[in-house]
This record gives sequence, C-alpha cells and structure tokens, in this order.
Amino acid sequence: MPRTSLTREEILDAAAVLVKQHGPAGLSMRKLAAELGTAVTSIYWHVGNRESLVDALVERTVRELGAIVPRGSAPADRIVSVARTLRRELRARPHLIAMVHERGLTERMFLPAQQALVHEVHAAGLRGARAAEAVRAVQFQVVGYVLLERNRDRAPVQSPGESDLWTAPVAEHDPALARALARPADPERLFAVSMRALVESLLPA
Amino acid sequence: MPRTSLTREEILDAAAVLVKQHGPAGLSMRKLAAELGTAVTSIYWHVGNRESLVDALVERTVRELGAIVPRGSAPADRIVSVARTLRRELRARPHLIAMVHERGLTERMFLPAQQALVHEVHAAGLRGARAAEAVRAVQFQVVGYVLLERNRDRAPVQSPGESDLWTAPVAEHDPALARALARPADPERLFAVSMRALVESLLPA
DNA sequence: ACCTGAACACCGTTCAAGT
DNA sequence: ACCTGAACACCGTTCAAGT
Repeated sequence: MPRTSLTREEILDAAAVLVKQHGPAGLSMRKLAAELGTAVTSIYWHVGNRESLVDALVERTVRELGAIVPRGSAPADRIVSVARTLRRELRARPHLIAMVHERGLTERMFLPAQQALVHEVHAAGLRGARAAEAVRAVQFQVVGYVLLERNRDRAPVQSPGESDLWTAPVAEHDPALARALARPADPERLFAVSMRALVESLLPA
Repeated sequence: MPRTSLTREEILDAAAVLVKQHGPAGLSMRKLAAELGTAVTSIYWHVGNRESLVDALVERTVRELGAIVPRGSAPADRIVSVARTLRRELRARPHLIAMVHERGLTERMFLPAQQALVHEVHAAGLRGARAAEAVRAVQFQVVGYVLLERNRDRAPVQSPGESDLWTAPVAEHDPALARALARPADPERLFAVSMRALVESLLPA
C-alpha cells in the first residue's frame, strides 16, 4: 500500500518532530522514513539529501520567529529590549540553534532582529556605516551569547574545574572573589550588563 | 605481528592528527585503529569510548594553550589585550573549538585566561563579587565571539540572504546604511569595539 | 513523476575468546 | 593486563528497476 502522495511539506513536518524530540543528531533519514511509512529513498527524491533537509528546516524555523517589537522609550532601552527579546526567542528554540550550528547558518538567526535594529539605531540618530556597525555589534553579541549558553547547557557534568584554580595567589588575598568564581555564573545578568555597556558606547552621547 | 605496546598517549597523538586533518567528525574509532595498526577494540580498552577520547583531547589541547601575558599599562588596555590574545589563541585552534562544542566543554576554554584576568581586574581596583563579574563578562564575551566566528567560517555559501531585506523602508532613506549592511561584516573590528565598550563600563571610573 | 529494495561504504560498541 | 575478530545495530547515499 503506497500511501497518499508524500509531500515535501509533510517530510519537513515529520523532520521537525524528530528534531524537537531528539535534537538534530536524532534526525536520521531512516527514522524519518519509518515515521512517514515510506522507503528511505523516497525522501531523497523530495528533499535531495540530509543537508538540504536541515537547511530547509532552519529556514522554516527562522520564518516562524515572528517580528520583534521594541519596548521602552529611550533609544538605548529599546535597542536593549530588542537584544533581550532576540536572545529569549532563540533560547526558546534550542533545536534551531543546534541545527544552525550543524550547518553553519548563523546569519539566518540574525534576520528577525535586523529590521527592528535598523529602525531603532536610525531613530537614535546613527547613519550610514556607523549605523550598520551598531546593528551588527548588537547582533553578534546576542548570537555569540546564545551559542555560548547553549554550549554550557550541554555540559556533560557540572564542570568541576573552575574552582581548583582558586588556590592561586591572587584569589587568596580576596576570598570573596574566590568564592564568587567558585559559584556558577549568572549568564542572565552578564548578558544584561554586557549588552547595556555595548549599546551605551555605540549610541551618540 | 602485534606491534609494540599500544599506549594511551600514542592513541591521543594519532587522534589529534586525525582531528587536525579532518575535524572532529573525521575522527572515527575505526580510522584511528587503522592508523595505529591495531584492532578497533584495543582502543576501547585504553580510552573507554569515543566521548572520553575527545574529552581527553580537549583537556590536552587546553593545557597546551600557554599562559597569557597582558600588554599595555592602563588597566583597560591590559584587560583588552588579554581578551584579544585569548581570542587569537582559540581561533588558531579551530579543532579545539569544534571539539569543545561537540562535547559541551566550554568552561575548559576559559581556563588559560582566567588567571591573567583575575590579576588585571584586581589591579584595576575591583574586589570580590564585582571582580568576579568582570572576569566572567570578559570571558563570556570572548568565547561567545569565538563560537560565533567559527560558526560563520563554516557557512556553506556566502549567505546571500542579508541583502535582500534591504529594499525595506528604512534602508531606502539611508542608502549608505543599506550598502554597509550588504557588505560582509568585519568581525575583527566588531570584536575590538565591543570588548572596549565592555571593559570600560566594568572598570571603576 | 514518484516510489521501491538491494547494495555500498561507512559508523560506535559489546562480547566472548585468546595470550 | 592487553589484544583479537565477529557480531549487532545503526548511519547516508546511489542506482537500477518498477509503476
């Protein structure tokens, strides 16, 4: 029994489910075929190969991300809010981040925020190359952070290594610092601090 | 002919060569065995499995990274120089970055810079929790950037997507901005700008 | 135009057996 | 203590053959 006309869309849907459940490493052409009740080779006819399947999935997921609405009245606040929202949206889709990494499609993750950022940076009075630089600096910072955080989340064990360095000379003079470094970092706060610093240095005084 | 006593060290050496040549995805237990002239299963006796092999490799590569010597006289300059050096050292070892990502061992990449950063931040007059926050903010920013750049380097095609957005309304009023965004970003410069902004906002005025 | 099974060249890991 | 081959359960992809 052949089943009713396999479509590209149907394949993407099933692939999205597999990725959501087991990550991109859990997306195999064979499991996908099993899920769809077809031969593996049928999938190749529709999507080419695994790489372009993942590319298509990334494309679709980015399109789902929805436009970002800035909040606040001061230009710096509005830009920081765009950064914060972008980070939140991306972190809410760890499979997207993972797929983007697998295929090296970082730029795609930038798109939903770029429109909003261009607008805000323009409103803050930046023009031309300086405006472009500001947009990119914010984008890079957000995506860099998101990649880093995703990486930390996947740490196999709560890394025990950081503390043992802190018998080191300097830290002995400053036990509060040693203790603070022994505690796990607060990425939320670090993100806020760093982003605020960046935005304030980018905007015209 | 059995060959002369396979050692853990010898296995790590051969694995490092494979990773250097073909990346971590090119490191397979079977190729490794072939390279070493042993049965695949011998390797398992010495290193456990592929995951702990990669972990050991990361550990070793981080240990090779060498201490970081700050340059400059102003505290801000010295901290920025540590950040710059860390970034350069990490970027010079793309396989390290890739392995760290595969195994989620980000914290390991922080280690070589942490000593130097603690010292500099302390010299700049920060103490306790504030000093720890400064150290971590710099570390996060560097590693986030390195991950992002590595990601961009692996882009399958020079991403064509960014420009097509720039028929958008705002950019039409500012053709210089549209042109600047159509050109590829200059990550070197963005890194410098962002890091400088961060450091200056962290240090006491 | 679409789907199929067989086949190829890979993987990591386990296990019982050897010395 | 160390090494072995056979076997298991996976991969992605190609290709000739079907309808």
